[in-house]
Parts: sequence; C-alpha cells; structure tokens
Amino acid sequence: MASVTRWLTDDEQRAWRAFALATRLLTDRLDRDLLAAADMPPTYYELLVLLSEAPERTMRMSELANWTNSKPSRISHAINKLEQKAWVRREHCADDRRGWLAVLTDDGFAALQAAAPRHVVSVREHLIDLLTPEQLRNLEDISRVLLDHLTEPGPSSPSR
Amino acid sequence: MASVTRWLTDDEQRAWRAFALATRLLTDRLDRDLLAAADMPPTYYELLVLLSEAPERTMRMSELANWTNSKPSRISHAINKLEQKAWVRREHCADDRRGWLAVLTDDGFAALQAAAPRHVVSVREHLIDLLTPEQLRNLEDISRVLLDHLTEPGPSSPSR
DNA sequence: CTCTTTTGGTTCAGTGCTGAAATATTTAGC
DNA sequence: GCTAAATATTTCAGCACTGAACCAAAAGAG
Repeated sequence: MASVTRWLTDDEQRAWRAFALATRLLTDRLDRDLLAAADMPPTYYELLVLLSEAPERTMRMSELANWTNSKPSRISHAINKLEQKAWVRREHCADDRRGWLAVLTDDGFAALQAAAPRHVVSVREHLIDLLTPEQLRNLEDISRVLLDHLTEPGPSSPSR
Repeated sequence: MASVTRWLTDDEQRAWRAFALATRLLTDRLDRDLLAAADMPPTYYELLVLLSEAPERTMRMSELANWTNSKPSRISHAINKLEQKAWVRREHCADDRRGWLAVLTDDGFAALQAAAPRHVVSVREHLIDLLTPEQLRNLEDISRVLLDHLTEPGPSSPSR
C-alpha cells in the first residue's frame, strides 16, 4: 500500500491557499463584528438563533448539540452562561426526566433582534456585496458539493 | 442615519447559509485530520510550515505573529509548547537584543515531512478532488475578491 | 548624553472548548 | 419485576487563545 503521494499541482496549490486564507480571514472578521454587535461569542449567537426559530423557542440540549455539531459539554457550559445573562432559561423535560429544555427568554429574543441588523451589514459588506450574482451562485453550488460530501454517513473511508 | 436594514434576499440567504455551514464543516474536518496526522493542533502545524519555508528555517516572533495574524502572546505560548517537543528552538536575536528567533529543528522538519502527505490526502479528499477544474478556478477567483477586500488598509470604515 | 516614548516579548487572569469520568433516568433482556 | 445496557446531561481537568499588565531594550527629543 505504499501509494505515492499525489501532491497538489501549482493551480491546485494556488486555489487551495487562496481559499484557506480567505475563509479564515473572513470568519475572523465576521466573528469579530458579531462579537462587537451582540456582546457574545459567535457560537452563543448561533444558539440563540436556533432557539428563536424553534417551536416555543425551545429545544432539548441534545438537539442543540446536534444542530451545532458540537459536544454536549459545550452546550452545557454555553447554556449556563446564557442563563446568567437571563437570555435563556432551563426547564425540566416533561416526558423524559433526564433531559432539559433550553428556552429563549424575551430578553434573549430582544438581544438577538438588536444584533441581527448589524450582523447582516457585516455579512453584506464582507461577502455578499463583493460578489456578482453569478459568483454567488457558483459559491452556493460549490458549497453544496462540499456539504453533500461532508454530511455523508461513512467516516472518511466509505468503501472497504 | 436611521438607514433601513437591507436584509438578505432568499437567494442570498440560501447561498450564505450553505457557504457558512460548508466552510465550518470543512475546516472542522481538515483540522481533525491534521490533528490526527501531525499530533499537534493545526495552528501549530501552520507555524512549522512557515518556519520550514523561511530562510535558515528561522523567523522572528513578531513575524510569525504577523503572518498568522494573531497576537504575540499566542506565539509565545505556542513556541513554548513546540520547544518542549524539541521541534523548535529559541535563539537570541543578534541585532536586536529584545527580540527572539524561532528556529525549526531537524526533528521539527521531520515531523512536518511525516505529516504532510496525510494532510494533502485530506485536502484532496474533502475539497480539491470534489470540484471540477472550472469550479476550482471560480473558487480561487472568489477567494481573491474576498482577500483583496479583507487585506485592505482601512478597518471597515475606510473614509472618515 | 539624559529622558521619554515606542517596540518586542513574556506573564497573568480569565474564557470557551474538549475528552473522560460521574450521575441520573430510561429502555431492553429475561 | 429486576437487573443490565443505553442515553441525557453535568462535572472535572486540561488546552489554546485573548486582552491587559508588565519588563527590557531601542529609538527619538531636547
């Protein structure tokens, strides 16, 4: 199995480096803007968004973990913090006593509404408004190819 | 200045969400692969790469901070760790006694060489080989637009 | 030359995350 | 039913990073 490494060609190398750097700078930038706009880490903002779109503005801890594909312990910590800020409230789960529900409070919803416009400005300024409609379509197509691949079942080596 | 928020259109919304999720899953994936391949956090790998490409395999701390656009304190911590692993060595800067040089050791270079092939496989598998040549070109073009914008001088509000 | 300011790095305290262990509750086996 | 296995969540120890305070050397001002 001593397969020879297929190094990247010059074209591939250039594309990869540009893409890697661009996405890193972009996410850094958007994260900083969001932090300034919402006074919370971007990951917490995401949790609030999920809750705000859920029925009853309520979700199970494990659901939150799944949708953000992150570890349970992270959600636990995060909800603690958000509870301290009174943006989220914990409620016992009626049908499963092990479980907890995270409920977005009115304060939390208000905080989200206050931050959203600034977030949109940031996304427009650093991404959307920079691209032609065609480029945006291309970017979406490419993203979907990656998503299809990355959300596939098997871990890395599908066949055997 | 009560400008009305220009919310994203449906098309823009779809593209943005797909892109945001795809890049997050992709970087998560690549980072995990790299961690497994190189037995170090991806950010440390990046430092070794920079050093390996520098003349004398040597760089100033501040240079490293600039190129990775991160804070000095991060570099300080990171180089400590890499020094513990004997992959990097600190040397006093001859012409500026405040400064330090980080030098990549032979062990460090070997560690890099050992990890590189697996890293390339990962980048191919989860990105390059999924796209058509045209898509790859489009992705590079888009990335350059973003890079030009993000590396511009002024911070967000260019004029005054 | 001194005196102040700037620059290069490190140290400190605190934050968000992770993997592993611990706890409580539900489900499944018999 | 009663025990065994699985599941939902929290707690714990440790890591990478950040902003602020700090120290030492260099550069500038008079």
